[in-house]
Amino acid sequence: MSDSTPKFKREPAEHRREALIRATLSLIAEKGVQAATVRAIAARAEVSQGMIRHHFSSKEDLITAAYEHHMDRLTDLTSAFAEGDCSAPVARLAAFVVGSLTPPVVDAGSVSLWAGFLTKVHDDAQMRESHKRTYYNFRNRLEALNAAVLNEAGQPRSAQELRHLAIACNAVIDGLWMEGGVLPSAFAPDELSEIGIRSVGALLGIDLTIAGQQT
Amino acid sequence: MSDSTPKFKREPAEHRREALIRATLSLIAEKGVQAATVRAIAARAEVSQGMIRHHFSSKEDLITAAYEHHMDRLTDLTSAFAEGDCSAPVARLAAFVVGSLTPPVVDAGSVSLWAGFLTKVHDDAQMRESHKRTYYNFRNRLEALNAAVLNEAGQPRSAQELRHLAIACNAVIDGLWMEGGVLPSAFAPDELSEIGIRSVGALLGIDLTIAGQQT
DNA sequence: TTCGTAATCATGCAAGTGTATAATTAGGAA
DNA sequence: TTCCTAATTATACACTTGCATGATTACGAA
Repeated sequence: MSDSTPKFKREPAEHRREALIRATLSLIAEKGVQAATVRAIAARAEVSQGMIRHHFSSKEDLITAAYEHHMDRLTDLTSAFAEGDCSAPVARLAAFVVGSLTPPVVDAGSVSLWAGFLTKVHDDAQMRESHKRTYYNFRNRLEALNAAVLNEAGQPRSAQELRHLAIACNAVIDGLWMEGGVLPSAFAPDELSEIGIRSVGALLGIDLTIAGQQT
Repeated sequence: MSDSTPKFKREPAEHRREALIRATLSLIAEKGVQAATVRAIAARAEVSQGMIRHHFSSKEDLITAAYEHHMDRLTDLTSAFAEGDCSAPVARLAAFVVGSLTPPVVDAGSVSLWAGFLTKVHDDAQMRESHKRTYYNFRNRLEALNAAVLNEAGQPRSAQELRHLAIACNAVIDGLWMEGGVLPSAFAPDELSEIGIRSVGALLGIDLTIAGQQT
């Protein structure tokens, strides 16, 4: 019996890193950071626990990488919506809002992940920076979309007003996202995105419901 | 040397429970649920670790009790604002919004606590019930205030519209609360409550800024 | 084919975890 | 005062944690 069946397969480092990150994210989403132990992660990724130290300098390093991966994914998902629809500013804003309030962005696991990481965001400098970047990126895109819509409607606003509007719109979206993720049973399907469209419209003083429906 | 200095003092059970809960909450707020170990909690409460099992049936039981305590405190804090101001509906709503977006309700520890508990809210039935109760309580109070304001303005709405408005207003407040707690540096003092007042006003189609300023 | 080496695994360790148990002791009752 | 009892502590135990170390082994290069 020289070589019956290989006991393991060599994979490119990037594959392994990804697998470990995916395992980490799913564990945190399901059972919180406390459940993301070295052994649990390795088991879910179907590798030995030594792999973590081999591909990451520490478990903390893996957690950080997973966080950035997750945030980037959220950013990508919301981007796709706003950019796919190249028509009028109103339609683009509406698509952005709907995209942020529809699965897979709105999802219990997504909110759990965010919450699970929050503690670490609080005291880890790198994660705090990552959070800031993602937050401002989202808010700034929102602000740009808002500005475009208002300009087209012939209602330009001052820089400070645009800032406040972006913060407010971001808050409604975040709030709805959160509540939809935590208490999915409390809302009918599409209710969240409908409320989102209406609310952002109300904040801007512009009706977005027509543009939102065709998405 | 019969009795030089007592090695410990007997306290009413309620005192001890409170002390343990306070210790738990401060630990979770500072360093997350993972830092709330029996030893750390006992140390912060300045008792031996056996006290936890003596006053609570398990550590999990203590965590649950701490969560409910925290939620009740948040509810009480926001209630105080809306009820202290007994004047016009508009003023009461404005006070409610400002109260929800001002320290001590808006606070890094408060958001950390909420996030730290979220995972457990997800799978523990009792905590989920507690969350639901608090959430609906807040939202329903908001809905009542909204209804009063709209009625007074001669703009009554349907039940479904009131529901949607309450969800939306709740979302803005939650979103601002969250962002203020996570990135305090991103906002000027009073900026959050100002945006909150304006946003809720915009959602209802009624100007609340005058009422909000005098608070 | 042979061989080197880096990827992968198996095992062990010290520290920390929640909980159980028995030993103390404060503080009121008799 | 002298006990009695429940509150409190101290200690121990079984288990889990992250990390380190050395033994395997797949797989390309020569």
